[in-house]
Amino acid sequence: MNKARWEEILSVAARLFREKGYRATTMEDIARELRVTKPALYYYIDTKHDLLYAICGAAIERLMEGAKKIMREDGSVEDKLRRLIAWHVNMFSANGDVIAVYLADENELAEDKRKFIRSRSREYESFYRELMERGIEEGRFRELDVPMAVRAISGMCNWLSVWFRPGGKYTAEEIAEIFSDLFLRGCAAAAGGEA
Amino acid sequence: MNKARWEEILSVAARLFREKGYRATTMEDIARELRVTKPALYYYIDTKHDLLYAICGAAIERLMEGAKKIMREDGSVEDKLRRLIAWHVNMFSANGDVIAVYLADENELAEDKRKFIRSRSREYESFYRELMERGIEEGRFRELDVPMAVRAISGMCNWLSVWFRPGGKYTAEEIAEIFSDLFLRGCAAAAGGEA
DNA sequence: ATGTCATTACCGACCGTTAAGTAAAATCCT
DNA sequence: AGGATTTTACTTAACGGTCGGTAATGACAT
Repeated sequence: MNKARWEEILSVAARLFREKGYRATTMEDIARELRVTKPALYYYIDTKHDLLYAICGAAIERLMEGAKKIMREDGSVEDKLRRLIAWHVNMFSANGDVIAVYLADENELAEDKRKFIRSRSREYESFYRELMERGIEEGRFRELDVPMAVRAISGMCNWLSVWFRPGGKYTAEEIAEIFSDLFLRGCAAAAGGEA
Repeated sequence: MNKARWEEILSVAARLFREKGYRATTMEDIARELRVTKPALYYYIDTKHDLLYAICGAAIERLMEGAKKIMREDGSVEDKLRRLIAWHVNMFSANGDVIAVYLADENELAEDKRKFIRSRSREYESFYRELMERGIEEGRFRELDVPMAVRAISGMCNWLSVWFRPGGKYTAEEIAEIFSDLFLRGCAAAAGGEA
């Protein structure tokens, strides 16, 4: 059990799954990239599906880990929301392949695995929900529809997997700030006068 | 060339592609759903890939058609933005399968077809960009980063393909209004006092 | 009798997976 | 220390199944 090798396989698989999709990527594609033959992969894994599950699992666990930490820290709801968004965006720049596969190919998982991953995803979204609810209670946020706001923010952030590439025009931090501002203040000019 | 039949095939294919993904859907799956045998499909189509292309093409064309019309109408940038978002959301409730496949499996298209579809997608996004730019010029929008705002709004709307199902808790119109409000005003309570 | 729409039967390619074997490194025994 | 044995990390070969697509053919409506 060579852990380094296992993680190498996982990261190559994640990259290829992302580029071509889970189904469209063959075991030989992965093997070729690792400069071994196809059956060599089966020394480390049991099935192709296990690879996908490991990737999706890694994605949501890493996502959760950071989010939990942020939720434990203190600060205003706005601050926490900003940090949560920043974390979300950062994950795409640090673990883009894994996250993209998790978002795009999670539905290729077997029933039970998919259910588990989805329940974790809901846990993750509950952090956003919690902050929104608290923000409204505290009178810092408008009385808006929380589930819809969560979907809006999730969409905004998850869509990063479609267009974001590290080393592009914007850093993750810049994107996070723009998104946070947009989500908190909207795009309309300040109602009562220029800022 | 029975056009009704062709469209029936397209809509069945779109539904299955959406449910299981393009690769995971077999021609026999589609045939079974249509209560014919697999070779019968080949009377109407040449390749499986053509089906995908037709679906992606239909998606972006329908999207474009409505958006173009809205851009030609008059009204404030806010109004037009609202209408554009409403149109976007409505497409998911009226053509969910087609749009979802277009968003999820467009990258399975052959190089040239994909390029074409992507150029059309950029055209579509340019409508959002145009409105944002005009809004800023007119002083109705804050001086924000336009490409990022477009990505934010695209993400918010396109993410509908992941969670939206017609007949759910919200109508397309309700969602559009919530999203528009969120995007224009943000979630923070009005800075200078309650609305 | 011609175009429409379907059938049965099949092919070739590919893909995930397994079987069996092997060179080299690590571990153990004395 | 050094030979024996086990483990690690692969290789080659091939199997079984699936899938996109085709050939050949037939029924049937106009």
